[in-house]
Amino acid sequence: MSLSKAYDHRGVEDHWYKFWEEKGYFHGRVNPSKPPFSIVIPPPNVTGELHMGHALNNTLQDVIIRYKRMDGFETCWFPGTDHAGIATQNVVERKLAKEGLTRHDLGRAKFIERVWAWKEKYGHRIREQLKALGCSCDWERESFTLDEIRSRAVLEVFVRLYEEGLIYRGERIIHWCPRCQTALSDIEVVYEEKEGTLYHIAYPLEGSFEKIVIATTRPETMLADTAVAVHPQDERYRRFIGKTAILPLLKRKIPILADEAVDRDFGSGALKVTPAHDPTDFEIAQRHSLPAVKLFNLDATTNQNAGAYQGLDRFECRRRVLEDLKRAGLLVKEEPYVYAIGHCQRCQTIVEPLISKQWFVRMKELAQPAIEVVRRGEIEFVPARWTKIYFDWMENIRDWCISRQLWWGHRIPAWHCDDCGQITVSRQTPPACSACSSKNIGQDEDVLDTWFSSALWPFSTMGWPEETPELKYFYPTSLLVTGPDIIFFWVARMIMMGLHFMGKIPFKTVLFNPIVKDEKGRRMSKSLGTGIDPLELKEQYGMDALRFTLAASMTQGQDLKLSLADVEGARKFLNKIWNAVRFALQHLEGFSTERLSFEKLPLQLEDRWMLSRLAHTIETVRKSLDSYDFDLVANTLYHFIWGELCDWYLELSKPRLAKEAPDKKAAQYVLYLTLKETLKLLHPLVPFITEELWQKLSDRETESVMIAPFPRALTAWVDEEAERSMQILQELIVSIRTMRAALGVPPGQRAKAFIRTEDPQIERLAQDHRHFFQQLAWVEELAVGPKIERPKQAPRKVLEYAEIFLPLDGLVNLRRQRDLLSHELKEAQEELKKARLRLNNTDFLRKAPPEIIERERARSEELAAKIARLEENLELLGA
RNA sequence: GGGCGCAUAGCUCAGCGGCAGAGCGUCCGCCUUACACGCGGAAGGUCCCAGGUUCAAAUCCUGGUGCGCCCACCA
Repeated sequence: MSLSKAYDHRGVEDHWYKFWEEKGYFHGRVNPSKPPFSIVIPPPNVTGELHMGHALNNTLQDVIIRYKRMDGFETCWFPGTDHAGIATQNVVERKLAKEGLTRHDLGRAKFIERVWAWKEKYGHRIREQLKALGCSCDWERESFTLDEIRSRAVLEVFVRLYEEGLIYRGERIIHWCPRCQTALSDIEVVYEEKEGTLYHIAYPLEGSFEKIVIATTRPETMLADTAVAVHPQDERYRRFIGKTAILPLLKRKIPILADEAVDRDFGSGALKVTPAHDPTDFEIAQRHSLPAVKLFNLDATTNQNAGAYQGLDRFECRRRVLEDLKRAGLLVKEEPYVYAIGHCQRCQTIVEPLISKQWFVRMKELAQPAIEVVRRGEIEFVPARWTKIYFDWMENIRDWCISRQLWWGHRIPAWHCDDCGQITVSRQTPPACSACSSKNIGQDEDVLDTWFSSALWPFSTMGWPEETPELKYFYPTSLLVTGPDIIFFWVARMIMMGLHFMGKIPFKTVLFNPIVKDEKGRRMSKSLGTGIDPLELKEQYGMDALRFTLAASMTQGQDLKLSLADVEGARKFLNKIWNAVRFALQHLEGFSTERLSFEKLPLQLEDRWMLSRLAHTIETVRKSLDSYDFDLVANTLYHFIWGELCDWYLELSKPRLAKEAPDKKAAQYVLYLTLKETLKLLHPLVPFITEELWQKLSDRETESVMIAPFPRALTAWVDEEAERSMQILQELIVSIRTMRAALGVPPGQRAKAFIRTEDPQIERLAQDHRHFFQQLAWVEELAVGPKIERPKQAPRKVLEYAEIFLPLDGLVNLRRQRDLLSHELKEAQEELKKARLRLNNTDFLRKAPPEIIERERARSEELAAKIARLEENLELLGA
């Protein structure tokens, strides 16, 4: 079968994906005869299309799972998508807004219908994109966080946690997004530093001309103050404690009290207490039984408690309050001040802390065992430094606000009684109130935080709470690949929930993939216009090229900067592979490995070298895959294929393959074996081209490379002696090429070469492989030996163990030759000096390991020999 | 305020105690019949700075500088 001159990925990739799918290779079965290896996908949000971050994340998962599948594991990659409550509701609302509608115009049921329609469209698109990426997901096991099975798991978990007292409903300060109109959890708030102002406001005292000055960045919230607090030990304010202040503008009377929470060194040292809109103040208020006055409506406009300032936007309210305070002479100081302000993660609106009745999960007890499993190493984080981030958060964990005032999500399974106010939490809709049996009950309007269902993903995907065979076999999963940005949102919560409900860790290893940036290091984002669509690259370069580039660029602990030049380079590499196989196939006509074993074949040095290099490559690739060093996997294969197989072995085997030589079979055998093993090694990284090429092999061992056994290095292939010999020959050949290039002798123009060496082994090596020089250095006549006369004028090169002369009299520039040799002489002398210094150092001789000392000795001997040769040659040149 | 990461060739990055590496880019020369998506060759580095540990430091320690990220209820 002959191949086209260049590889064209178009058509190839989708074809083989379909082939694999039809063969059922992706399906993981419960198969006790094999060890399991399972992954659950980080379910992409159904908000839209996949971006480069997804491409990286899923490529890495696919590389590992393909490797494990080939390596004898029963693999299963559970795919699926996330309903992404707030994010998806937002995109659909935005779409509605273009039609001039709000979700309220549609009503809850109709709106949910619209979101489902959206989900169908994008869920499907995401599946197609994952397929385009080559992901070998088990599509028979696709999940959605809001589908029936996953909803049942959510229900079960909620009810159990409630019954265990780990879920409660309470009035607390929460973060409120005035635009999304919902409560948020602490980690959904993104803080940004902002240059603002610290306002100092004087509060008059009742029955006195004195004033107490407080400092605040949010003057408008003074309208909801219910106290002023000072530190109990603050001498400046001791006499104010117990007095009453008159709240400016509203003229309300509020107490001045003492509380340890006040920082004496901040601002004026006196704190205005706004229990309804500040967490610290809320706690102070609880300690002192202060009332909480709410100032804001849910859209962050002021309510009736604002008096004359009612009905204003919060920032307009601030402006007016400041104006009036200034007019009243109570704004005593304004100083520039930088502070962090919270924004809604999903819409960037400034969040409002406010007091609200919400559902919470008590986290401390859940967190403790989850800290321990990571501490004990039962779960391993890669890179390990992320454990610190995890511990810091887990050790200071706060209760998780899980209720959201949204429509898209898991409805909270709690029913409120209109008559007695009792809450009934139940797996099914209760017929009546559990306390008073009233039929006037209604389900809680709120839905759960989308991460609540994500936290159950490792077991909900396997059918929990049913006791499925999948759970028994595939849980815990083997590996989780995700971004470090969701350690708290997702990873931590999965560990807690997995331990609590399964009694087992959800995964053994967590691999954190880097954030993908563009060439200039900017975050890839659609809104910045810096995003690159993976599918566009698939079209242009092929998905294999993208996958290879992503893997090669992925180093642990660094952001990944994706460069199109690198993708182009990967594409050329694929073309190189293509052509290597094309070359081989041209020379393997009718070749079969049957009845051939390499022990019986007349293997040449280059054959033994090639197999030895193959063995080392297999070792390195395996080791690197096991340690998730994807860059090493890619770069090792790149160098092996291009720099060793193609540049040396293929070139050397050409004459042997061209005619009926006695050692032709050996060359064919090694070539075939090496390529076949290499295709297998490459397959996890670049599945499509390797399958395309595998299918061209005449006696492939399996019907698909995807199910071929992953290579294992045979110890019989390892041949250190062959490697050493080849290394010397390579050095000699490169030296001749360098000399030729320096002299401007065009490659292809034949030339004579002399190699003078006193080392009989080297002499023998060069003698026996003179055809190497002919083939790779275009040498037509080679003389080797200890007695080779040094030509006076010829260009020369001095190595540690040999001298090389090119008798090309006409081309010699004597002066240049001298300069070259003197330069090398100087360098060698300096190095020898350093080596001798070390060897004369008694501390070095006493303390350094013997092999280092030995290496230093050998090196200094070689240098001495080289120096002697250089000097003799220089003398000859008349220096 | 606390923590983490990074600084190595023009660019992007490996290397993390024992002769400074790769890819891309640049320069020179080649259509050598697998591949010009290619072949051969070359140039290019105070390994951020200052101390220290060590027989030996790009690599370990301390401090500094510069970038980037995360966390934090001093309002």
